[in-house]
Amino acid sequence: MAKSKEEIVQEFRVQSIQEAAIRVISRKGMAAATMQEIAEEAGVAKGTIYLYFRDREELVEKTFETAIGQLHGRLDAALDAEGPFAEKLRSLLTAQFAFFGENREFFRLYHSLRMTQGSATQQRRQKRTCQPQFKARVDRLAGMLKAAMDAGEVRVLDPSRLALFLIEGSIAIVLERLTEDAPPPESEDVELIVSTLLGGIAIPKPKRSSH
Amino acid sequence: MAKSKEEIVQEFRVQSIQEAAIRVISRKGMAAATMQEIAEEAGVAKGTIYLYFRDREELVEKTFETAIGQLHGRLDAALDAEGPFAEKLRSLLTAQFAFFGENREFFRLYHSLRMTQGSATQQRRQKRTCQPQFKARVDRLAGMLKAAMDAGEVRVLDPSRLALFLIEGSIAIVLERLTEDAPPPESEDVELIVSTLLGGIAIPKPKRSSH
DNA sequence: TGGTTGACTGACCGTTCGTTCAGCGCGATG
DNA sequence: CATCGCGCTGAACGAACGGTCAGTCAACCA
Repeated sequence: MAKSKEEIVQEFRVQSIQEAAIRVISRKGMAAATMQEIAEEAGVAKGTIYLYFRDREELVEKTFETAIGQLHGRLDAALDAEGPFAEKLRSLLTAQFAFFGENREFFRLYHSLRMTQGSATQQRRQKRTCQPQFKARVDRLAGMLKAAMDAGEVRVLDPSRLALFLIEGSIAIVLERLTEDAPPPESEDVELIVSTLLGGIAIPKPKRSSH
Repeated sequence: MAKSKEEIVQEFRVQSIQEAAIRVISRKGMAAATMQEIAEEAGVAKGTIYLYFRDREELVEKTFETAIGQLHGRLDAALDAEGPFAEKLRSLLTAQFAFFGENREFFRLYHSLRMTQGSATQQRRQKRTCQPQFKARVDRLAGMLKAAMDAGEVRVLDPSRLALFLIEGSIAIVLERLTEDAPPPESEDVELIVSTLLGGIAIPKPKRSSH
C-alpha cells in the first residue's frame, strides 16, 4: 500500500524536527538546546513538536537513535573491507574521520551525548539510552580485534579494553582536529594511530653496536 | 603572624563548600548541580555560598582549580620518577589509576567538566577556564614524549597527538574500571596500555617459515 | 548586662525553561 | 456557500533555577 498523504507529511515533520534538533544540540550542546530554538530551526511552532514527540526526552532519544544509526551504517561498511587487520583498522579510522569531518556538528552531538546530564529536571534515562549505543560500538570493534587475535595477526590482549582505548583515543584526535584552523591531512592522523597501535612507539634498544 | 580566628573560619567555609561542590557535581553532573543542593551538602544556607563566591561560575571555577591542582601535584611527582621512558610512563599511569581509584567522585567531576556546557544561562567562560587545564596536562605529557624522542627512545611522531591519544584512551579505561564490580588489578590495565603503546599489538608476519 | 556587630539564613524575586490548550486558518465535504 | 475536521499555533502556565536582602541571633565589647 502506498503511503497516504498524511503519512508523508508526518514523516517529513518528524525528520525535519530531528534534523533541527541535531543542528541546535550541535551548536549549543545538549543542556542548552531549548525546545523553542529547535522549533524555530525546524520552522514550526514549539507546540508542534509535541504533536510528534511526547516530550523533550523522547525527542532527544529518537533523534540520537536515528543519527547513531547513520554512523553505524558507515562504520559497518568500512569494517566489511577485505584484507588484513591493518587494512581494516585503517579503513575504519578513515571512515570515522571522514564522517565526522563532513558532519562536524553531528560529531559534537555524538560526543556531547555521552557525559552531559540534563538540567536536573530531566536527566535519568539518558544514561540508559545513550550508553548502550556506545557500548555497541565498542563491542563491535572488540569483536574485530578478537577475530584478529584468533587469526594470529594480533597479540592476545583484552579486546574490550583495547577497543575502548582505541575509540576514545581516536575520538580525542578527531575532536582536536575540529578545533584546529588547518588540521593535517586525515591520512596523516590515521597513519599515526595505525602505526602506533600496530607497531608501538618504542625504538628497540640496540643490544649491540650495529657495527 | 598566626592566622586570625576569622581567617581560619573563612578557610574552613571555603574548603567545605568546595568539597561539597565536588561531591554534588560528581553525583549529578555539572549542569544538574544546583546551588541549593551544594549548600545542603555543605551544611550551610544557599545565601552563605554567596558570601564566599561571587556567583555559581566563580564557585565552579575555583573548585575546579583547587581540585585539578591536587591531581597535577600527584602526576608531576610520578613524572619525576627516574629511569627510562617506559618506567616514567608506567609510573604516570599508575599514579593516575591510583588517584582516580581513591577519588572516584573527583574523577567524575574531572571528566564531566570537559564537555558539559552549562544550562543556557551560564555556559560561556567554562570553556576558557577548564579547557586550558586539560591542555596543560596534554602539553606536559607531550613534553615528556618529545624528550623521549630526542633521546632516541621513541619514534618521532607528533607528540601532541600522541599525548592526546594516550590520555583520552587511558581515561576511558579508568572510567570503565569505575563502573565495573570487580575490575582487574590496576597493574594489569597499566601493563596493557604500556605494552600496547611501546610495542604495538601486531604480531609480525613470519617472512619465512620458522623452520 | 545592654548594645553592637556581622556571619548567616531562607523566603522571595526575576528569569528561563518544558509543557499545555483554547483557538485559528484552511482544505475537504455535502 | 456553510460547515466541519484537524494540523498547527503561540500566549500562558507551573516548576525550578540563580541570585538577593531584610531579618535573626550568637559572640563579643564596653
